[in-house]
Parts: sequence; C-alpha cells; structure tokens
Amino acid sequence: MARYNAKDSEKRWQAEWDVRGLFRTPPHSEAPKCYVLEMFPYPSGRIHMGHARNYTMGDVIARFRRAQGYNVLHPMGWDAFGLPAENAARDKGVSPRDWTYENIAHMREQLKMMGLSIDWSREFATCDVGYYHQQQKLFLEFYKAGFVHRQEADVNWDPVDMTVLANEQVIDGRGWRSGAVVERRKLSQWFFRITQFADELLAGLDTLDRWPEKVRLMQKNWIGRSEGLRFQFTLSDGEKLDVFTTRPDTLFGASFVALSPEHPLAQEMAKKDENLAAFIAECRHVGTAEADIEKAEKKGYDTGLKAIHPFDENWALPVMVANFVLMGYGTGAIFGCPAHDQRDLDFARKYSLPVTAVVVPEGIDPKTFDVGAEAYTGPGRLANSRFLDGMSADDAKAEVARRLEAAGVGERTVNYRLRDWLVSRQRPWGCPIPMIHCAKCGVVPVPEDQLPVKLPEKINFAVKGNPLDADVGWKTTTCPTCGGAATRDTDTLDTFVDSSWYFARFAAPHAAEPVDKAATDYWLPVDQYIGGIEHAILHLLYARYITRAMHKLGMVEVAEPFAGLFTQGMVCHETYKDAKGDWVSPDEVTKEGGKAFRTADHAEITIGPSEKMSKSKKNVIAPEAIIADYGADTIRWFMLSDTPPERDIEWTDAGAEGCWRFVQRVWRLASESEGLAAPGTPVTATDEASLNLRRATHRAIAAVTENLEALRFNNAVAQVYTLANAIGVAEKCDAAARREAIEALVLLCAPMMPHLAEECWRALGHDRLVAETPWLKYDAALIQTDSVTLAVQVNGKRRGEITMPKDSDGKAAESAALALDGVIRALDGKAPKKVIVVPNRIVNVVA
RNA sequence: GCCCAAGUGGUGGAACUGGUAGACGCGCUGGACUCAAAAUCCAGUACCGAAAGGUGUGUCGGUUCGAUUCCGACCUUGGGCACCA
Repeated sequence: MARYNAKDSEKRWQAEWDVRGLFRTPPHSEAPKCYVLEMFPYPSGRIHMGHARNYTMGDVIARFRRAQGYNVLHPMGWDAFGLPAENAARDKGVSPRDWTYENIAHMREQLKMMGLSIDWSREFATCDVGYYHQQQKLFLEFYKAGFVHRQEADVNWDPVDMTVLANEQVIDGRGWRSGAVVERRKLSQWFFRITQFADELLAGLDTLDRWPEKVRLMQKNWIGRSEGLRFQFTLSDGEKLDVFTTRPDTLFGASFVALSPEHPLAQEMAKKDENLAAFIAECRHVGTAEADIEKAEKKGYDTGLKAIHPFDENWALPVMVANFVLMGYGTGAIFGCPAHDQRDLDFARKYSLPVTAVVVPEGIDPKTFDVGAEAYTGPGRLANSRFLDGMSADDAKAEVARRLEAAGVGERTVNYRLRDWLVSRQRPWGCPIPMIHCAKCGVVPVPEDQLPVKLPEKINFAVKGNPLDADVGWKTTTCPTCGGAATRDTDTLDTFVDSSWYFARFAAPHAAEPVDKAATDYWLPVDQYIGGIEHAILHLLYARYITRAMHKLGMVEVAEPFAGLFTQGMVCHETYKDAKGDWVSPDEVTKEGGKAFRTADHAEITIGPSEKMSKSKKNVIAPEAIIADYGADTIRWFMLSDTPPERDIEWTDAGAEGCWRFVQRVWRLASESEGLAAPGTPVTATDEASLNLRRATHRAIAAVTENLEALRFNNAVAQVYTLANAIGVAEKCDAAARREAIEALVLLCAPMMPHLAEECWRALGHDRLVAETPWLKYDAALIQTDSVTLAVQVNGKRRGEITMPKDSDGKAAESAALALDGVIRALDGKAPKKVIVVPNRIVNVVA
C-alpha cells in the first residue's frame, strides 16, 4: 500500500462531509443537546497556532459528543469590529469593511482546512449589519430597563488608541491594546450598570462547578465585595461628611479624617485655598505620569477643618486631604486609624499624629502592647475604647454599627471594587450607539423603526479625532421627539459588547429579534466553552453580566451563559538570537547536535527560552505551513499530545515529525493488515493471544472515553498509542479479534484525526462514514482480569511481588508474601510484627 | 505587599479516594533490513553499583505499616490584584 497522502485525503473528506451536510445542526432533535463553543476569533487575516490548538480541542469534543449521540451545536463566527481594521485602513488606504471581510474569507478557508466539524450555516460577523442592528435593539432594551446610564466621570483615556477604556481594560496603568499610559479625562459617556448585578455575579460563581477554580477566584477578587459601615461625621463648619470603613471597631483609635484629592469637598475648599489647590494638582500629576511608581510616599494637606467624633462631641479630628485616598471606592473619604492600618500608620508617623492601639491580641496586656513600624491587623480584644473595652473585634464592629445606625448617622453597607462598565468608544469601526442628542429634548433613543443606525459607507480616516464625529452628513439628523435638528451619538460600543452575547445569537443567527427565545432556551447554556486564560476577567465577566441582564428582561432563560469553561494554555516555541542580538526566525535556523546555526551562513545562533509565539520575537510557526507539509491531522494530534491542555505547549519539529509517523503507522495498520475477518464478523475466539488483544482493545475504549470526557486529551492520546503498540506486538491471533482492535484504534482516533480515520475506515471496507458511526462501547467483562499482581513491601520498601487470583483471601496473600526470597532476606530471621494486606494492591510486612 | 497555582528522568509529561513512581510521546544507545540512505521493525534507557543492594517526585520537618498524594515551615517559578480603608 502507498503511504498515506494527507493532502489528497483531507481535501476529499472535507468535501464529503460538506456534501452530506453532516455538521449542519438540525433545529429539533430528540437527542440530548450539547453546545460546544470556542471563543470566536478576531479576523486578523490568518490563523495562528493558538487558534489551531483552541479549535482542535473544541472539535474533538464536538465530534466525540456527536458520536455519542448528542445533538451538537458547534458554530463559528467573527469578532470583527475593532482597531486593527482601522489601522489597516489608515495605513493601506482600504476600507475597514473590505479589509475585514477579505480576512474573514481567508481565515474561513484556513479553518476549513483544519477539518473542523462546524455548522457554517450559522456563521456571522459582528460587523454584519444584521448583527449590530440586533445589538442596537439590545442596547435600547437595556436603556429602557435602566441598565444603561450616561454620566460625566473621570475616565481612562488611551492617548494612542484615542479612545476611553473600561477599568478592566487598564492593566498596570496602561491600555490593554496599545500599552500606552492612560490619562484621566472628564467626559460624558455611556455606562452599563454592571454593579447592579455585582452581588449576583459573585453568588453565581458558586454555581459554576465546571469552571476552573482559578478563574472563579480571579472574578471574585475583581468584584471585590467588602462589608462595612458607612457613617457621617459632623464637621466644625456644621456640614456632614460620609465615610466608609470595614473596621468600625477601631473608631476610638481614629486620629484623622482624610479626603481624596478628587473629593467634592476638597475641590470646593481648593477654590479658596491656593495651597490646597496646588497640593491637589500635584497628586493628580503623580497619579497619571508614572503609574509604576506606586510606592509613592503618603502625602497630606491639613485643611484646618475638624471632624467631630461620633461618640464624643468634644473630640475633634483634623480633616486632611491625602493622596492615597481613592475617590472611586466607598465615599472617597475615610477615618484613619494608624494602629491598625499600615497606610494610616505611615501617614500618621509622617505628620506626627497620635497612634493608639485599640485592638490587642488575645492574652497580651494592652498597657504593654505597642505598635512600632507595623500596624496590627489581626484579631483581638478591644482596649482604650470606652464602652467597647474587652469585646472581641467582631462584637465591637457590630456594636459600633448598631449604635451609629440607632443614632441615624450610619448604615451597614456592602462595597464593591467593581465599577460600572464604560462602553462608549470614540472609534468609527464599531457598533454605533443608537442615540440622538437634541438641544431641546436632550438625549433621545433612536426609534426602533429607524434602526439600524448603519455605519457610513465610506469612513474618512484623514480627519483628526473620530471620523464619525467629523462626518457631518452622517452625524446630522432630526430629533425623533420634536423633529428639530439634532445630532447622532458618534461613539460606538466597546467591542467587548459584541462578544458578550454572540453565543446566544448562534442559537438562531437569523432571528428577527436579538435572541430567539425558543432556540436559546433549548441551546443555552453553552455546555463547553474553550478559550484563553487572558479572558478570565474581561470577556467572561462581561458575557456573564449581559446574560444576567437579558435574563432579567426575560429574553433568555439562563442566568449563566457558560456551564463548562476550559482555559487552554498558550503555544510556545524556542527563541533564537544571532551574534548581534537580533531575533532569528525558526525557518532560518538549522539544528545540529543541540546547537543552532543560521542556515544561510552557518553562523552560530543562541537558543533562548521557549516563549509564547509572537511576531516581535520571530518565533512563530504558521499552521498553514505545517498543514502543507504534514496535513491537518498531524497538527491536531500534536496539539492534543503530551502536554495537558490547560498548560503552555511547546511546538517542536521533532514532535511534529513524531505525530506524522504515527499518522502513517495507523494508516499501515489499517491498510496493510492481512487476513482480517470481514467487517461485522462477531468475535468468538477464546485463545489467550486473542483474549489479550481484546482486553487491550476494550481497556483502550474505556480509557479514551473517560479521558475525553474529562478533557484530558494528552492521556487519551497516550491510551491510543498503547492500543497501537498492543496491536503491533500481538501474536498471531483470531482474525476477528484483530479487526476489532484495528477498528477500535481508528474510531478512537477519529475525534482527534478525523480525516485519517475516514480514510482508514474506508480501507477497512466500510461504506458508512466515521462521522456517522456511533462511539464504541466497551465490554466490561473484558476489562476485568482474573489475576492481579500485588507488590510486597517490608517496612514500606518494595521487596518483590506476587501474582494472585483476583479478590483472593488476605491470608493466602500473606503467606505467599512471607515465602518470597526477598522478604525472607529483608526480615533476616526476625518475626513480622504485623502484616497489612490491601486486597488486589499491596502487602506490607512490618518487621 | 496580599491572594492563587505549580515544582517528578536528558525532555513533554503519567500515577484513581495515601498503596509497585516514571504510563505514553520526544530524544538517545544498540541491533535487524539495505550496496547505501530514508522509511520501518526489535531491544534498551531515573541515578549510584560488577552484583547484592542502595538512593530518588524543589528543601527541611511531621502524621502513617506505607506519602508525588495529607499537615507545617521554607526556597524557586508562573499568574492575578495592587494605596479598595
């Protein structure tokens, strides 16, 4: 037989699946449903190894579940709005629309070459008018429900991308895309009230038992719930000031009250106090210029104002403006208790404010307890606190809260770190926000019959700022309420909005409403969602929020969109540098005996650590090149082999060749085996060689099934190898048993290497496609063995082994173990004190 | 600084609820086939030791008949958050 020709075979089977419409999901089915989804790609133009890994995993699950009889939905679409299209448009003078759709066409072909079992009839791009039209409706629904609000606020401005960013999109003080240091600007923008759902989003995490613990924890920290007390100080000028604390128990240790520089009261006072104004300006400066210099010194300014202690009208605390108090959290004002908060302590030491310990560790005399350079934040009993003295910190918290509530100046509240989601973007390649600004009527939603608000055909990138804002023809409209002249909102929605509900749209991609209730009720939640860990907060939190908001409006039944989540690792490759220190691409490098040389001039190349494939480090391998050389099945098999799917995988040439060899080996086993029984022959042989092969076959079926169910692809692959080895070394045995083993090998490979499986299946004489063949069931009787090998230990050290009939008596095992040479030698004449027998596992002799 | 995860051969990794550490792949070594090469097949491959045996899952301790697995401390790496009161 000829070698397996992947190129030819893969094309043929892809066409065959397509012609038969095998992956077209029927709208209705009696079978249980399974919705498998990988995070949809941005249409950058070509797929990379990260895509190859992500979509291979999803495809394995989809094919496996389909074979198991599930009604599977496995769609694909494009996260198609966003900045790269604008940049390409500006650089190359093409339209972002053309650029995007050309990229989509190219990537679609590449994904098809991967042999993915996708229902392409459901494909859409978020930049399709049909999609963003529905998104505009969704926005207006949210607006009507009060989920959306417009607010002037200090926002994060990315000076490179020329747009505002949500809090989640600022990482280490820099824009998540551009890497530019963000600036603060005061702008009027649209927000989604995600904080309204903070509690639900937090509580919902506990229901997501098929999510990685890590992601749930990250979201929990991001939401950042803390319980505390909000209460009022009366100031010396008679005004009131709200503060928030989680430590009301330390109220008698207070030595100052501090305001954020952005606090309205501080701003007000700054109008009459030049020095304060200068101080505030200085704080603002530090905050923006060098976010990295976070270790900034604590600085304060005494306003001269006093705050009256709520439990003692004769106790006046200085009111300071302090650079470390955040306006965005709590009320933007705090009381400082230096003994029990490190920041307050640093501050108090600097400005010589009193430090009074009021919580003292259990068993320590308050008189001897002294706070040095470190604040005490542990538990303890109250001291120096009048009516609280002797209470535990928890009791004291409750008592202070009770008294301040009774006095009508306090309220127990919950605070979140989470902020509302700023969704306005000053970019032209996005979903236009369907709002109209009228001088007379204010902000007015676009009436439904005037939707969609389409993007202009031509976008002029030569203008400064947002092209939509500069496009007078597009911007000018009439007010739907009064009919007068008005302008459109020229902002577009954050592209994370686009990706926050696409999974619901896939259930009925052509529905006249954003979601078709019946279809989403059937398909949602997504049973298995797969994507990169980098979306642990941003995308996954937004998608959970939008789903909850839709749920509240009765649009979808589910509250959580993704029942199962899997976060896959990155694809890495060795890095290469030449003598000058410049990065060298792997295809310019030849390796000999562990050393690397530049192919062109044989100059030695330094091999660096394996890192995520990136253009900047030139360590990128294109999937299309591998497909061209070895075929899609090889790349798929590689992505699943060896490395657990959640970890980073390293691409190596040797590994790829190993995969290719295995493809050939499976092909040889299926195509060259002589003397196989005819297809469908029942296996009746009971000779030892045949039984051994049958046991290996059924063990492999059981193990691969179990591993695929648990997404342990690397272990599933190892089990397939084990079966292939067993077939290879099997002695002459029954022809039907041999066929059974080879067919099992082919079918077990099928979700992972679907083209190869079809070719082998055909070679084995089958007419029906593997893609139409049900998953194998193992015979439990064949997995059982009647004899087992027990390890024998003396004092926990292995000294030999015994083979016993399964489930044999402990006494028999004991005497067999004691008779072993190694055991006798180890005992050295001593009598065993005790013998522990774990049935079918181990015998341990204690000497 | 706080929170979380992970440290196993030359290498990627395996080991169910504490029970034979190193499955399976890559690499390497030897052999077969070949004029030769490729491909393929067979055997071997944790470390020390000629062997008996000993030592081994980041380090140090603990619990246990028995620990990669449980507990404590520490080290290293990776990730998240970072003046959140």
